Amino acid sequence: MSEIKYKNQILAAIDHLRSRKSRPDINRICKFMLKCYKVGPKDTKADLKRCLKERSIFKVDYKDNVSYRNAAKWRKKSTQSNTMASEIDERKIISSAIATLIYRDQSYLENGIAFDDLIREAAFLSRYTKKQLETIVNKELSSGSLVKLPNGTLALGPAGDPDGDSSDSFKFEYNDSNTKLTSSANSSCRSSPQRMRGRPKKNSNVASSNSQNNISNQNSGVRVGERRKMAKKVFDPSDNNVPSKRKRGRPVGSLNKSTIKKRMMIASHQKNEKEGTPLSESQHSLDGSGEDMESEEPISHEASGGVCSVCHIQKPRGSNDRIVECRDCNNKAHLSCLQTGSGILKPRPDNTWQCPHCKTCVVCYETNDAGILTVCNICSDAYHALCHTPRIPERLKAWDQWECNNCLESHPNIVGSPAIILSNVDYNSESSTVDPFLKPHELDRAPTKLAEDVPFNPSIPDVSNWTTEDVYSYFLEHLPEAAPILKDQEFDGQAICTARRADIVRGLGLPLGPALALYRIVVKLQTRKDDWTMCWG
DNA sequence: TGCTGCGCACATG
DNA sequence: CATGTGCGCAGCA
Repeated sequence: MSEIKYKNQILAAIDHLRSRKSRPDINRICKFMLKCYKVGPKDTKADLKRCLKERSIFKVDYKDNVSYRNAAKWRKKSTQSNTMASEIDERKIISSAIATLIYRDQSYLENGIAFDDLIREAAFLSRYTKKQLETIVNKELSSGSLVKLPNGTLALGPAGDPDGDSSDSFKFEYNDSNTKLTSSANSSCRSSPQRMRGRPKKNSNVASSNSQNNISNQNSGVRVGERRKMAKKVFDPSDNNVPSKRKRGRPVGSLNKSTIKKRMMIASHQKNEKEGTPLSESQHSLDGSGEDMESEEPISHEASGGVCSVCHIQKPRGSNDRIVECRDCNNKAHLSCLQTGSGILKPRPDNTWQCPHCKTCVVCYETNDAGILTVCNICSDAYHALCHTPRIPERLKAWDQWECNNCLESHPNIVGSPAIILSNVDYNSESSTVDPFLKPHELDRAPTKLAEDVPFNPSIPDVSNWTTEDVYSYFLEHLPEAAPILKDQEFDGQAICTARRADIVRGLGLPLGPALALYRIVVKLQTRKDDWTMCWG
């Protein structure tokens, strides 16, 4: 359209400089144009002038210096119109924000989208302020284009989806096979692998700012793609290490994404061949408290390669001293240290390992922030006491000896007690009689292994043919707070029968307590046995 | 040596 | 107070 030959390039230059937080002044723009497009300063300046005239670029004076702005992206403070076009624009922004979020993290499909996440994403995609976006979202809510789910999150409403996507896609989904959170290498502790980006446009992490849980890892400097917020520092005169003047810029020792990525790759390659070779400086020690480096000076950064997070030393190489790396972060430890350590340290049977900070309950996917995790001696799966079926006794003493129900089930002779001791299982042996790879979350389904001797209770209704209304009235009576939620999620009898623990505990957005209470009732209805109270205490 | 990424101080509305 | 901007620094190629 435009006759301005280098308009796009100049715009790209401005965008580029802005993204680097560099002032897009004439010198930098010219430099960029020359380097990237081989366009001389003369041509650049000439075209820039034309762009200014055309108002596709604005010239601004900021902090006593001249800057240039990409008009398309620059929000002038007084833009507020109520035209049809802007409404369509608003709606598009919201729907593309939703689409982006879901694309990034499919669990939004299941759980809805948190208001804040939506606002944040929409802010990235548009030139609206958060305040404006909040108004827009509220408008969409009242118009029905957006609906509020029972758990407080948002989804596209049944009315109008401008992009033509069925609103069904935003409904609660029972089938979580696609949304199951699996932590793989490179994923952070609590975020799904899909949750790749969070910072706008590149690699940020929108992760619903689960701050407490992130904190422990933020200090590691490992988490790619998330801007680390520095703790506010209070000047303490007694602290000799505090520089008199706070320095700007990247903190010493922090690395950029590419470097981290590279190092992680190198580390993972080395992992299999070598032991104890210098590894990433970004590794952090097990205590994860952020003060990990404070303990011993030189070990900390550069020299920390291959340092075991458990024993803090770099043992001589040997087959038993193989270093394993946490599959979710960069923590490392000697295999031998892990195998002799406490339950939560234990590696998985396949010698993969999650450090205590990344270890998640296989049922609710929460870390030990959400409660003490107990680790199965056989399969190394971790459970919260209440998440495991039956509930893990609180005073279980021999934590290392505890075996999850799933592993117990694979021993037909030893059914029932959760504290069966099988401490001498050969973790490295594939021929173990126990199938260590059998995991509860792979069998994530309605519990069918209730104590067989518990009598069938005919007073518990058969819900299999219930309508959503029936379910609603039943829960209205038995757990009123859950009734509207189940109704909204269109839980009928079949849904109750097939609901899995994760659906209830995780999928409805209820706090853990009510969720478990609800699950207890659901189980009762599923089994028509009411002995479950014992299991839940 | 120049480029990149980004924390954070500061400007602006 | 929220948001935008870009200085100045460390790290990287």
